[in-house]
This record gives sequence, C-alpha cells and structure tokens, in this order.
Amino acid sequence: MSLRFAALGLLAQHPGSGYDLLKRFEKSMANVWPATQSQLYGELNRLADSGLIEVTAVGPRGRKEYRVTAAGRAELRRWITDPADDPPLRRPDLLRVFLLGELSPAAARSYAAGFADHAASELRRLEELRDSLHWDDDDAAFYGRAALEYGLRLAAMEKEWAAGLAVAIAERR
Amino acid sequence: MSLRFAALGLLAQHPGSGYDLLKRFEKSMANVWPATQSQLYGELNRLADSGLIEVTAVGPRGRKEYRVTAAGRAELRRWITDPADDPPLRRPDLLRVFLLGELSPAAARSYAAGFADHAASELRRLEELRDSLHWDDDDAAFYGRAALEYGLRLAAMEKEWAAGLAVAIAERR
DNA sequence: CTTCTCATGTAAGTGGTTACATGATTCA
DNA sequence: TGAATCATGTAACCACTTACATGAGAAG
Repeated sequence: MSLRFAALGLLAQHPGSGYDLLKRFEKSMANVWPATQSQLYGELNRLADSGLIEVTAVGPRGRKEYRVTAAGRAELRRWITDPADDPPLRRPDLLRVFLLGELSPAAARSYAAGFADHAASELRRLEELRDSLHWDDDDAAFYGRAALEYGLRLAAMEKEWAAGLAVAIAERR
Repeated sequence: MSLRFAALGLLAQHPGSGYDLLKRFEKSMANVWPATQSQLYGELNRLADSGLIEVTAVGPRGRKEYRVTAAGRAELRRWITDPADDPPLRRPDLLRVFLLGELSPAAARSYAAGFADHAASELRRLEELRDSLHWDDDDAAFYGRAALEYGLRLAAMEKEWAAGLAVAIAERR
C-alpha cells in the first residue's frame, strides 16, 4: 500500500510526469521506501483509475502530466493520520546475528566488525548527503531533514552497537 | 530467501517439528523476520526437498521431526558469512514523516508525539522481555541478547528523535 | 545519423499474507 | 463428549523484482 501514498504524496508536493516523479523519488523517499520504475508507473495508472490523481496534459513522447485531485489529497491526509498498523520490520542482517553461534568466534567477530563498517560508511554517506543538499525552508525540506536526521542517528547507533558486539565476542573466549 | 535460513538456523540450534519451530520462532526471530505458519511449513518442505534438512521420525498426528543435514549446516554457514546484499529497509512510518507537510502543524506534531509514544512502549516491552528471560550462557542466548540490545537501543533512539521532532514542529510556527 | 535522455509500458517469477481446510490427541 | 491444543497443509491474492520492449525528441 505504501508506494501508493509515496506517489500521491510526491504529486501533492509538486505536479509532474511519472518520469519526473521517478527522479524526485530517488532523492528522497527511496531511502525509506524503495521502488522500481515499473512499479511507479503501474501505481500512477491505478491512482488515476481510482480518481485520486488526474492527467492534466499530454506532452511530447507521450508524457503525461499528473496532478492530485481533491479526493487524492483527502485520502493522503487520511493515510498519514491513520493509527496505522504498519507491516513489521524485516532485517536479514539481524537475523544473522541470531545465528552467529553457528560460526567460529573469529568469524562471528568478523561479521560484527563488518556490520560496524557498513554502518560507518552509511553514516558518512548520509553526512555527505546532508552537507550537499541546499535546504530550503519549506515543509518538504523541513520534514526531509527530519527523516535524514533519523537516518544519521540510526547509523550512529548501529555503528556503536556492532563495535560493542565485536568487542564482546572477542572477550568471551 | 531469509525465512529459509531462519528455519534452517532454528533447526541447527535444536531439531524439532514444524510446530515446535513455529513456537520457538515467535519468541526469537519473529522480532526481526516475521513469518506465518503457512510460510514456515512450506519452507520446511522445500528445505527437505533440497536435502538441507531431513525427517528423522514421524510421530502421532502426522508430526514430522526434522533435523539439519551436513549440507544444510554448510549452506547455513555460507549464508551467514556471505557479504550479503540485503534488501533495503521499508519504513512506512518514516514515509509519513516526509509527508507531514500535508497536515496542519498541530496534526504533524501529534504524529511525532504518537511516534515517540510508540517507541516508548516498544522500549518498555523489550525491557520486560529482557528481564523476564532466564538467560543461559550458550551461544544462542548470547547472540539473542545482542539482538535484543539492538532493539533496545533502536527504541531509545526513536523515542528521542521523535520527541525532538515534536518540539521542533511546535517551535516552528 | 547516431547516441543520449526522455518516457512509458508488459510479462514472468518470487515471496508474503489471509483465509480456509482437515484431522488426531489430550484433558476436563 | 466437547473444547483446546497439536499438527500440517492448500488456494487466492497482492506487492515487488528483473528483464524486456518500444519509441519519440534533443543534441552533437
């Protein structure tokens, strides 16, 4: 369901074509809800079928300019506000942690160290992203910054946790 | 793919029936990789077909006792060690954050406050879980504790982040 | 005129969810 | 004997991924 609202939300911020959306999507929401090109185009057609968005113009190369309808905006607000029973998290990397007992302590320690490295590089990536973005003062920028801050804190937390785990494994023999 | 290894991993720790697995699963891995009964049973059959596990006995009510094979253990170790390109995270709750600009500041603030509450109650749930579990000193317990520690830190981080966001929204008007 | 970017779509396959279906055994 | 628990399975549906297909317009 979520992709539906990601698309609707992007259109609520700015009208545009599927192609436009696709690119804006990569730079913002794809970090929390990745989707492919196929999926996006399909979703736009379904949104239009249900009257939540509409085609305002057809340009060159069959380009379709979309815009949110009043119904779409209402539906979007409903979803955001809803007390949401979101699908649970799926974390293969943490699943592996449960199973590290199957490995030698050295190999397990190495997995934890790799986890820490990965978190560290994600942290750097997000820091660069934060520094590279020219932040406007509108709502989209404000809340985008908030989501980025979440990512930064998450990466920092993971780095410390995994480093601590690596140490704990080493100390355990 | 991951559920396959969750099942394989549980069997590697202890042999048992699908039903047994299902219950052990709920109390450990389901927190990082939820799965349904249908899915588990299907996966066990597929694992048996590929020779990674085997049926050692058939009991009353058609109960099938499973055990990991040598091939299964090897495959499990391979997966844990693998430099994994894990599927990206999907977070509807953070997607909503991107779209809070569609709401009034009061409603957005309320969403952030709800986020913080949810994190706080998750934090309490995990603290209780930690205190209720009688921890053995084996590998499974050690790494299970590590995964739980991750959950605790995550919940604490989310609580603080969301509370901060709520304040920032309030201060912004 | 060829290459790049713009622009949209279809099809096959996989993994997951929900609901349904079935029946044996245990225990009060 | 009726309810709870043990125990396994099927079928329909939905979301997502990967790969493929097509073609118009811009720019050199």
